[in-house]
Amino acid sequence: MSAPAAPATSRVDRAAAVRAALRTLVARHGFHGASMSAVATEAGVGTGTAYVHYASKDDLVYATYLEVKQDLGRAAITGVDTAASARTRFLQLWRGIHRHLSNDPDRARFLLQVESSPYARTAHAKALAAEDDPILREATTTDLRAQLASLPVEILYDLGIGPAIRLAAGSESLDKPSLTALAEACWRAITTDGIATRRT
Amino acid sequence: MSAPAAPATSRVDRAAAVRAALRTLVARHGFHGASMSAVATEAGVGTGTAYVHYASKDDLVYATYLEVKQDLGRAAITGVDTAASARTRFLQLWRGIHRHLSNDPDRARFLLQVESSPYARTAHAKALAAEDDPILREATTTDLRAQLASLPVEILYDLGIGPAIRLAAGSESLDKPSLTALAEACWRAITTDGIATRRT
DNA sequence: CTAGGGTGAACGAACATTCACTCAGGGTGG
DNA sequence: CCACCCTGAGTGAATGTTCGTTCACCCTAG
Repeated sequence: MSAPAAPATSRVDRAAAVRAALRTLVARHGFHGASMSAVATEAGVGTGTAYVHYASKDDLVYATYLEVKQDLGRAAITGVDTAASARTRFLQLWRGIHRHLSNDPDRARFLLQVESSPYARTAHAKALAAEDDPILREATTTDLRAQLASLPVEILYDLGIGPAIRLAAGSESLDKPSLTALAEACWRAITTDGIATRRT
Repeated sequence: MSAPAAPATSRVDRAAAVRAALRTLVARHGFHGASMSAVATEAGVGTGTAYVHYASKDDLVYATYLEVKQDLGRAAITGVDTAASARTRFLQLWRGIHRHLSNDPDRARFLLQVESSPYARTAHAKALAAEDDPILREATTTDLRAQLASLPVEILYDLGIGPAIRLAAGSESLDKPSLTALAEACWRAITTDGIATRRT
């Protein structure tokens, strides 16, 4: 049901090549354009090879989703200064996510594609069961938690880092000041502290 | 290439029934689960009927997308007090969008499904060409414009009303105070005025 | 030699699309 | 008023294609 860790012994990791091919094809042409034979061709392996490592196409999709999410979580916490303030840590996290996905926008596109598909429910459940998301951990176990608006965590996720993912998935990129402005807009959205009294 | 307006003379509008069936099936089971025969069955018409009104499945998808977007735009501006402040008008617009989509979450789910699929590019282009979006007009031609952060309009759209759409598409709903809090979080995200000095 | 990853032709199911056909409704000549 | 035909929306079985999946066979590392 799940992907084995990279075997490391074999000269080429065909299972990883298949996952990468699925990622690329789904990102570029959707699930519609990611048939198993197309995936095999893209990966440079035979049609049957994917079935040596995964029981079904669904299984491959879930394994690929988990891999992308885990890579993202790992990349996100890199460069976050644990001693910094909650706001600074959030902005570092945000930029880490955006940097990682911008380097390979297909990852972001794949994530969005899976998350708004019938795979979403199961994929999300498997992700929660399999890994302990560093991004979620940051939001729930540090002093950042106290500054967040009292909204469901999925919504805070969508407001806070969703824009980073969707920006990386898009075709156009932002200049550096705009990127900072966007990250700060996300921070404004998820926090309520320090808002000045405002008149309508 | 495009949907004719409702004929009004015929007793049942089969083209509209086909569009509604596509909406429902794509929302609930994705494009994967929305085969033309399944759509025809759901609509209660013959397999060939869809092809009397639409040249292809793609054509049907685009026509349905346009209909959903137009209905949303129309519903959104209803109940917006043009004399009110920019902030109040935004919140009214936001709640109008959320109310309309919450009444039929399949519309929201269909929108998200199309917008993160290979149909997205063409669908978006057709929407821009066909209609003059009241939501976009509100953001670009009123005093709201001056208060918006200087970010690309697609990003402001994503930050400002994207959460309303994604919330309506989700399975769980928010209580009224949380809904207000979320709408205000969106306002905070897209505007920069009145931010208090903040300490890290 | 053996075990097991790798292979691609083959298979049945499901797909989008077509087409020969039906038939209700409306215009027209008588 | 009737009898007629004409039109085009509606239909669903049939079509060719593509899909996910299988399997009998081939390597090659150990």
